[in-house]
Amino acid sequence: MPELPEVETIVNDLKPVMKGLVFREILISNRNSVVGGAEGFDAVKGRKIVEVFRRGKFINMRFDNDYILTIHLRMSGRLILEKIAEHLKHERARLVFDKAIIYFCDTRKFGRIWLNKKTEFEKNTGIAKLGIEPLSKEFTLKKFLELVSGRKGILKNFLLDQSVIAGIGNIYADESCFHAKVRPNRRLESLNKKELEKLFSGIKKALQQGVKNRGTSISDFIDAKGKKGTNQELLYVYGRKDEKCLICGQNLTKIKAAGRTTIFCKKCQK
DNA sequence: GACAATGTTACAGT
DNA sequence: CACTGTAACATTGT
Repeated sequence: MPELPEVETIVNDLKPVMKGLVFREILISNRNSVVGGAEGFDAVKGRKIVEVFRRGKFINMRFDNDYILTIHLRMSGRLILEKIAEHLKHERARLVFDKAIIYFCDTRKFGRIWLNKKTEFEKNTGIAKLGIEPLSKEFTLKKFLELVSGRKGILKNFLLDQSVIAGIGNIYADESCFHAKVRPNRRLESLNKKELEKLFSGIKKALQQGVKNRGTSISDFIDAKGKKGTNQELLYVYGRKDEKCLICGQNLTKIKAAGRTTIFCKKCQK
């Protein structure tokens, strides 16, 4: 389900509510969802949340004793603050605080929750392997061109590689390629300077638009308060198989690239 | 029943 | 080592 913009939306919802909350306990209904089980959480009983932040598609909450609770929603995970019955199906764990409860719901059970010391959380969760944050100041055109150089292969593989750029998934990869007017199955090494420049700004544009519209709710995504985003109404290609290109009217093409469903416009994208 | 689904990883093969 | 394709994880919906 969630890519960078969706995770960012959830984190922004959680931030004001969770800062200062005191942790009581975790209730687990699916063992595999919580790495290491409930025992480790004794370390943060009675401790206060001091920071909530996103890294790639990971959600992190730091306690006042420098333990970090990390959540990855994978495909179908949700973090829900509001107790609305229809949103609480497939509850896998519940984080109980003094003044709020966070429900972790996850139909497909791919999502994970970890608790680690600050010194170990990046290594233990996989965050250590993440590449650059595409909406950060550090992600400049120069840096992007450096990341591209020396690599080759299918463009879409490159965009989805979390160890290069963190946070892009299937939706925003296709949208970025549309903005850049290049096909997702192009070879990375075949892109010229102009195309790479457009791809760089296309990535930023697609992700920023997603954040601005509070995420893409095609099938699953809802924010922490149970509300849908609106970005699905503004996509150019993702999820628009058999529909017409919004720019040229041509029917959009569906292929598999990097093992994932991929949609593009044959006429607009070279 | 077959197939696909917003993610990630392990593994086999080139 | 770098890259590619596939299966697997588990469940739901078409």
